[in-house]
Amino acid sequence: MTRRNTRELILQTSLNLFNTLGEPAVTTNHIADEADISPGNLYYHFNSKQDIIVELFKRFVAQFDPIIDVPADSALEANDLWFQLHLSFEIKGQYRFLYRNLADITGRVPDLERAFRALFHRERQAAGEILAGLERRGALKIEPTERELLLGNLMLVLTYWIPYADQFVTHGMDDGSVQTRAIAGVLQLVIPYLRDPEREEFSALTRAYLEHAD
Amino acid sequence: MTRRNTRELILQTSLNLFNTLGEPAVTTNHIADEADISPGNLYYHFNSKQDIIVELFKRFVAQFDPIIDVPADSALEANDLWFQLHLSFEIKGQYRFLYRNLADITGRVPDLERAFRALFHRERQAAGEILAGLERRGALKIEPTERELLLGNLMLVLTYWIPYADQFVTHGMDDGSVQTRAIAGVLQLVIPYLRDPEREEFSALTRAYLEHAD
DNA sequence: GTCTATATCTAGATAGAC
DNA sequence: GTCTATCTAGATATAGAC
Repeated sequence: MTRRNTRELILQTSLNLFNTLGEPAVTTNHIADEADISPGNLYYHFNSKQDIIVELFKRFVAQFDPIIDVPADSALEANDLWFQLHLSFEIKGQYRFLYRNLADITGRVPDLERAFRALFHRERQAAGEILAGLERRGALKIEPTERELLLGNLMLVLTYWIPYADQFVTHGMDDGSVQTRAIAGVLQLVIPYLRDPEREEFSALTRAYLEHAD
Repeated sequence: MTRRNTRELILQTSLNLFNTLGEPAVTTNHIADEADISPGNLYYHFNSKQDIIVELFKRFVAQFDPIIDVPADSALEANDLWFQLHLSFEIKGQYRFLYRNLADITGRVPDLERAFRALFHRERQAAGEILAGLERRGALKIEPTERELLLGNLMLVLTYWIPYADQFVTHGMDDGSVQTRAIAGVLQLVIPYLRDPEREEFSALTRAYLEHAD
């Protein structure tokens, strides 16, 4: 094993175990065991368990940032938006342990706390831009106060859908169906404020996807 | 100190520390220290840290269950609903550590896992009954598919608003304002499906409360 | 780079005196 | 019921040989 490969192996093994069992339930010995390397070797590549978490977080951000980099003058079609949400939940799902133990992970590492808040803020901006785009097209009509509440609810669903689903929804559903529900849930928050033809367009899209789920 | 009092002291101290620092960050020694008793004394009253958590959970359920015991033929006014949500968030806030570390706490104790799911189910039922009450009055009009999505989003907000607020919202806000936002967020999910006069009634109520917040 | 062996540290939990 | 002292287990992390 060359340098990069073992490091990579440790990261992938950690990610799998963290996602499956929850980060607090996974020890460094456990990771080393699962990766078929010695604990000592693991600590040759990483100074601490936190280092592994931080590195995984960096990779998550690297993948997620481009997705929420919404240009200020964008005007997404329903299909584009669906696709964007799909990508977003896909990547969050790959790093779901971060969302599952958000409070404790960020609580232990102040740097992560700040980084996650910043990420949250960028995602909120992106959601705001998308709403603004719909408003510019005349597809969305909403009062400022309601807009703020909507944005808050959107961020709540975007942030906690994954732990919510893992805890209360998942039973007997394949990954695709769970994701479809997530996206449908998010869009359903916006649909009531849309005007036709966009409203019907978004609704039809949601119905179409949901039919194939479960 | 008589038997009941020390037990009570341990529970209250634990609850405070769990809520403030997060359950995983609080050790039994820490609890004993904060309660000004010895670790040995703590273990005279409780067999394990889990026992403390389970007892706190039971108390939470005992307080929360009556609130979500909505009669099947109920027809809540806007003010009643606001009050009910207020009570609900109040009690959840008092036991917020449960919601902050839901996955890990239930993951460690299968009994708690089941109990929490059952509680979630009863709360979902209650939310459904309230929607049904509004529908019966002709105040709410919604398609079955959208109703399901709405109920899902409602439960997500009801379950994760507290950790969400603690992580991303709280800064520089008093408890009352945070609560008001929570309730406003929940009601905002329903408002788009309401008809006048109820729609305007709910909207006005939300606006009135929000003005006094921040 | 990787291993084995081990050190360190801390949390949960117990024993036994009072 | 409460204390002090201590045990145990297990997790993080290091040392030193290969």
